[in-house]
Amino acid sequence: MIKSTELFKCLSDETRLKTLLLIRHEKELCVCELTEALQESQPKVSRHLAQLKNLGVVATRRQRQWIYYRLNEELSDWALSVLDVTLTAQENMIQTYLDNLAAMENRPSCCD
Amino acid sequence: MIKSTELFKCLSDETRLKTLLLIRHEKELCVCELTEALQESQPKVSRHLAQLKNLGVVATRRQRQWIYYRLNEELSDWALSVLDVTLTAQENMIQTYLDNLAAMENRPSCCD
DNA sequence: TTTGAATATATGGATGATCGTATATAAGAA
DNA sequence: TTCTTATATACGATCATCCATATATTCAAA
Repeated sequence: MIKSTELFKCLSDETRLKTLLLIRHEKELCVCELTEALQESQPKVSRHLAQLKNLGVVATRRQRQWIYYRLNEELSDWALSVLDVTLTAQENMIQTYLDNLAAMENRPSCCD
Repeated sequence: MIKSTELFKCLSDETRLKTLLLIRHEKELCVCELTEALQESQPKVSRHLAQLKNLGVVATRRQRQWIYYRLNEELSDWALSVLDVTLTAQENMIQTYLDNLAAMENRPSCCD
């Protein structure tokens, strides 16, 4: 079980916060989708995701050449509450990134 | 209005998290009460409080020689929700420190 | 007006976080 | 195989954070 200060440290970085809110909103996203949505470099996104995975905040599955990140099912109710409260209060904060996602060309889909 | 990542950074340090939960629980605490409750050095507690005050998370009032810290009344509902969700989920986390407080000798009171 | 208690701040060192860039790995297509 | 795409990691530089210690400030009591 993740320590509360550790979860807050995850949320204290813009890239990680946006990433988690987007994943919470979209259920599952792969690295290239996040890279496109956030308009950040691939290594930067990948490094933050590795950090979130190490702490048990997110989990992954491979689908062909893509690796999809989702919230870890074992996240505590408390952690989910913090995420949801934040998502609700700042839903407009991620709208830009959802728009980027919607406009993405060659977006992978699980039916490929 | 504090940025969400900034609030999370406040909460990502053990001393600051405990401090804020204690203040939320007790309404108002002075530096020597926090020093005693947390069993930390006075400069350490004071430095973290200064940081919280700079960001507008807490506010102060002077009462004789003591300086009382409370949550800033202008904190957003979102910030309060994050604090309350955390306090509820980890109420046992601060029990030790509340005990220290209760056992404190010469604890200042506002009726001094 | 000196003393003591409560609080704040300055300094410097140690550690940690973040990033850009380059490169490695792994899967799929040709 | 070889090439391309998706993802991960290593390296080194920079900047931020945290702490212990020492000292400054402020108030009140004597």
